[in-house]
Amino acid sequence: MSFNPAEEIAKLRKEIEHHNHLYYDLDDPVLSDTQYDELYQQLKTLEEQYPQFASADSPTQTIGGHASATFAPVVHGTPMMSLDNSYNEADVRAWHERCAKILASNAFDLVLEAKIDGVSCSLTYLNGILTTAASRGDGKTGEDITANVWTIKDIPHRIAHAPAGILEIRGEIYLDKKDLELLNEKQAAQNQLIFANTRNAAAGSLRQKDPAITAQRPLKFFAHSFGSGQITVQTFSDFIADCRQWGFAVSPVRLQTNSIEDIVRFYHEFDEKRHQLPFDTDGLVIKVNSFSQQRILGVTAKSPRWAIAFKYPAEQASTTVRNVLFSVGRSGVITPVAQVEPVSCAGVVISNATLHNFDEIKRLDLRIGDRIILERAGEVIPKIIKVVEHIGRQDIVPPAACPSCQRPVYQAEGEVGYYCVNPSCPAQIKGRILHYASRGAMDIEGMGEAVVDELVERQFVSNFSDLYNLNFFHLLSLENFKEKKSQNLLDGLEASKKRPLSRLLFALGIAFVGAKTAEVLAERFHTLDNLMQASLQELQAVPDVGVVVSQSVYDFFHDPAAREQIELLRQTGLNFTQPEKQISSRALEGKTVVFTGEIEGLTRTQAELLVRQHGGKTSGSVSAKTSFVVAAKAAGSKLNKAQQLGVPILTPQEFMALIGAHL
DNA sequence: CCGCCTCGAGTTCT
DNA sequence: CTCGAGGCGG
Repeated sequence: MSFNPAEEIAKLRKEIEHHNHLYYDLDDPVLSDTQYDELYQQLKTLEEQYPQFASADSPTQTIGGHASATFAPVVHGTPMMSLDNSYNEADVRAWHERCAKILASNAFDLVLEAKIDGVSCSLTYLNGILTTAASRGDGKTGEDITANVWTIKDIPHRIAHAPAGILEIRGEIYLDKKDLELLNEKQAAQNQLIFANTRNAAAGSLRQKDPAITAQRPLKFFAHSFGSGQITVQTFSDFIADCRQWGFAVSPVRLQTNSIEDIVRFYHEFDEKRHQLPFDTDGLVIKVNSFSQQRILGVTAKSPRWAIAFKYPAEQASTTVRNVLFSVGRSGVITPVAQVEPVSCAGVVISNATLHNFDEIKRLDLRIGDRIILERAGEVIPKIIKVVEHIGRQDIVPPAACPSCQRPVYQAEGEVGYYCVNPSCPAQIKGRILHYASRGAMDIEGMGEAVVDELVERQFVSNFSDLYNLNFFHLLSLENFKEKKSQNLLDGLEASKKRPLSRLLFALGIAFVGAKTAEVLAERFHTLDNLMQASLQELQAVPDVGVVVSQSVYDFFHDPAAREQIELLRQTGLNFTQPEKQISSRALEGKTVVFTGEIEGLTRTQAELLVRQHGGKTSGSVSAKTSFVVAAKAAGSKLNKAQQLGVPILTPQEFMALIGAHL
């Protein structure tokens, strides 16, 4: 099919207009800000590429949607413009360079403020008395929301020492994060609409026909600019000082500098801190401080050239649940996974989100088709936070049959989980083989998910020992495999035969035996044969091994099928012994170390090995017993926990110095 | 028996 | 990374 730019542009315009309507008129946006911006950018790019299809009534040429009929229209004396958005350093640096070029200077003052996620509002004071409050609307005409704004405690009705005549203060009306939670609890109790975010809640609160309802919502206000009227000062920072005098709150986040480097640094530092603020911020606003310089830079049809929004990629996104599938893990556990309408969140496109179990579905009260909010904040794995709109009709029920082998599914007594109990279920075989080959286990290079899938489907492999019977010709018949790749995989398999016993024990996938327990067992029993002959009592004597774990290990090694596997593996020449632990020093004797973040030039596994070689222990979580935390770049929540508990925090360099090594 | 400390298991995307 | 649950000390 050929690409028709005119059609594509028309389609995008229609779509954007529809979303403008939802956003401005109905306070019920379906798209996240980022998604909307993406559509908008697509249209803008196309219109620039094909200027013959440009049009004065395109949404890129007008500012927003239409004013609603519920509130009286107010024409803004000076248009309320929106800001250009940037999501990366490069765009902000380009903006700064453009300003520098026009101003013929590299050192002009910039002021930086938090970009608060709320609703813009313009307040007109006549001789110090609040006479009109207007929403932005389409930028030229807004709505008269004076009666509602009158109820906001943050906004003075009267300003002492105000300049005579007109003073038009503009700012953001918003709701604190904790107030949104309280409000949503109340809304839920009354079976009312749940607000997806603080901005929607603020907008919804301002659109109430009855000001008494608005009065119950703890709305707040930050002043950030002005419209028409008498402003005597010459810089933005002086204007902000005046706002304070007049009794307005202003952004508590503030930086004045003539260096774009300071701005960029602040942007990255602030990303960590902004979540602790009581209100939602989706970025920063940077303005040229001097009004005379602002005038030189001027404005475009849509936004001032002397200001830019420096936004963070959204960490939450709103989308709909298309379907729910069931995945079968290596142990047979059946996990519901939501397929969602692809949505961009924290820099990646999310199309799947785990639901963990059926309790989670009940807790969320989720149905297929529902509009939901998902999050990827700080973490990697997408999580559905809540349902914002119950559009869905179709209930999500546990499957009667395993999606992989079609055998009936069982629910364990008193447990949440559902299981497929067929040991030859293809999904389980794939899971077991993939785990066996994984990095923490036998670490077989060249053996990824796609290869395992094909090996199992073509029935080349159904258990661990089959892997070692693969020959060159099996591998050559695999998709995308030629001599090179086949030989690499054979080499990978050969190398895996030499892994220590601890790795093999982990790879076997014994229930309750993870990497840690496998290592403890391997060090205590030295050989696989010793372990296989161990009694329940001997197993329980091992630290961290209790009734449940010992029984699981004992049962595994007394299962005839498992014993047969082990004999076959022995015949292929696999190593069944654990080498003596290499102790380089006792520098970390009795210490428990936790790593967080990415250490440059050292993998997590290598770092943990170093700790053990120096007589210490590692753990995955911080507690009062932790001796110290090694925090590198991009440290996560473990760092916060360490600070709370007063656990010492070391840099990677300090850690290396402690063991007499260097990076 | 309770609560803390850990570990095991599942899972996403580039 | 987070949740759920086993191990174990108090």
